[in-house]
Amino acid sequence: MKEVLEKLITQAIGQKADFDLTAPDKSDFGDYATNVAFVLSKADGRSPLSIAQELVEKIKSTDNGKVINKAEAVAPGFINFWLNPEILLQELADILDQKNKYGRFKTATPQKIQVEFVSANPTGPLTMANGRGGFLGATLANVLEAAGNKVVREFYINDAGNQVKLLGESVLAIIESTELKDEYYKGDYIKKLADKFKNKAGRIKKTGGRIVADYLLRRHLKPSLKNAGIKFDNWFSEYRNLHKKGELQKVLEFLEDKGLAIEHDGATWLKTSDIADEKDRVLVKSDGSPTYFLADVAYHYDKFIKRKFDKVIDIWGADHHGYVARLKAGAKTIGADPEKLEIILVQLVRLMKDGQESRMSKRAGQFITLDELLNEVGKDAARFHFLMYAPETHMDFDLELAKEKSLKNPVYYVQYAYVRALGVLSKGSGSIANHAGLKELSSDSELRLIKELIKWPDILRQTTEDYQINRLPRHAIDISRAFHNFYEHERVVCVDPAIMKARLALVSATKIVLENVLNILGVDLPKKM
RNA sequence: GCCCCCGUAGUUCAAUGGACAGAACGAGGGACUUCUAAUCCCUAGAUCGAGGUUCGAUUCCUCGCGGGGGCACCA
Repeated sequence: MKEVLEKLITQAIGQKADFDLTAPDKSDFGDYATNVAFVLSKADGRSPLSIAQELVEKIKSTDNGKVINKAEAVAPGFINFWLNPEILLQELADILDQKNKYGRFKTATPQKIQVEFVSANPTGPLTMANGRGGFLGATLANVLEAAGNKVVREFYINDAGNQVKLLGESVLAIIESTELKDEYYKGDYIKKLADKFKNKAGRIKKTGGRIVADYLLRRHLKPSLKNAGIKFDNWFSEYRNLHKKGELQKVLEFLEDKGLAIEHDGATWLKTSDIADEKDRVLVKSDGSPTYFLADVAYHYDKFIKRKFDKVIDIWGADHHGYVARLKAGAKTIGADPEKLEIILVQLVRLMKDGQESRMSKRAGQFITLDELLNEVGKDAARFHFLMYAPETHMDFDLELAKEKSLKNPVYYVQYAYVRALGVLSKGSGSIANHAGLKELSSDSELRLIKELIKWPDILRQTTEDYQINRLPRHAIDISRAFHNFYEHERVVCVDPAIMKARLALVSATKIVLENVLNILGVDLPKKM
């Protein structure tokens, strides 16, 4: 729809121009509006309004009433378009034809994209904040896939570093009743682990705590993620895929050959200062052990050079922002294009209790787990709630309040719209109008609903470009609102068979689009409520 | 000290530089003998401050104020 209008406008101005075409909130401003006259007036100095008036005439004559019902130049220079109802009905028929493919498309340049997310240290249960990044990553992957890209969803398992060692020591200290150091992990789950591993102290020591981390991953992290509806295509182990295979050493040698890794003060440093506005960073410490940074560079060598991803999206907590420039510089040293590495920072969730902030800390054993969140408010409500916020929002979250309000979560508004649609369809004998029969749809609430439904392809397309996932749940709410409004105003199952068939077609289209949106969000739609 | 993010109705959040700043919850009022009232309709209510750029600023720039996070041979 948008593309057709864009083409008409471009034809009228006879040149390429960077203008906007949007669907305004106010129906007074038409179904679509453009600022093209403002853009052109910058170049030739004429008043936007007169340019707009001229363009309207041109557009009207080329279109000749095919797509546009009415076009108007309005002060100070906007052009508003009202679509020909026939076009709306064609688009509606399109939904009914394409069904679950409606909105999906094949991008002109399909890419091999990796989305790496959650990647929490396997040193404790997943927290609510891990959930936020998880929901975002899972949904973003779905969006990119809907645009015809090949997507790999990956979890990076930090099972080789200091944190895992600390985990092992924390458990050992309880088993062997030795001193509990400040930096140790605490909390009930550590005690439970100590009980579980009480006869395996030797194994913990031998594996540097990895055996405990593996257990946590298998028995806690993976099931939690599954319950949250967060799926992964690949679990990448730092220990097995990098350390054990000697990949760290290989990347180090590669960098040394290029003269980018140098030794001084007993350590090996990566010369990022030559390549980016970054100071040199340590790859191998003076005690001979590799830094986490070296593992990360090797990991991205694997992503870009060995697996040849066209694009890599890493989703991190905002507390890692200082690491962004460093990793991009690191990526450059191994010959990867930093432009192809996209890092999305998700702000931390502020945990509130009785209006007061209550600090979360995994090490102190004080946090809300993803499991608690799922148990208390449910997968769909939790998922929908978190996805409604932009990643850069510092969201406040109060579990008690969330429990109390969970019944008012907008997800139920959307699900209820869906259930109502199913109810009507089951009473409507199944026969829906063909394209010609859709002409019966002409009331305000009917047209409003159609206009909302046909925005879906544009919204999905835009989201594949700017990753603003929070737009999706909001669109689901908009559709639901338009549907509830329609439902309250127009009787579907009624005496006039032509009207009934047309309205059943509209309800059917609503069902289809809601399914398509919520599938991408990973939120289930119930059959009844 | 330096770096990143945020500041919008009472509250939690929206708004690719566009027109009269939208929702939800909360507040007030109305609507069920008909497809599920977990709904619909109506009302009140907001851009932290000061400059700047622009035809136009919640959005971009500068400064200030307030909040969150980060500045290791930790991860």
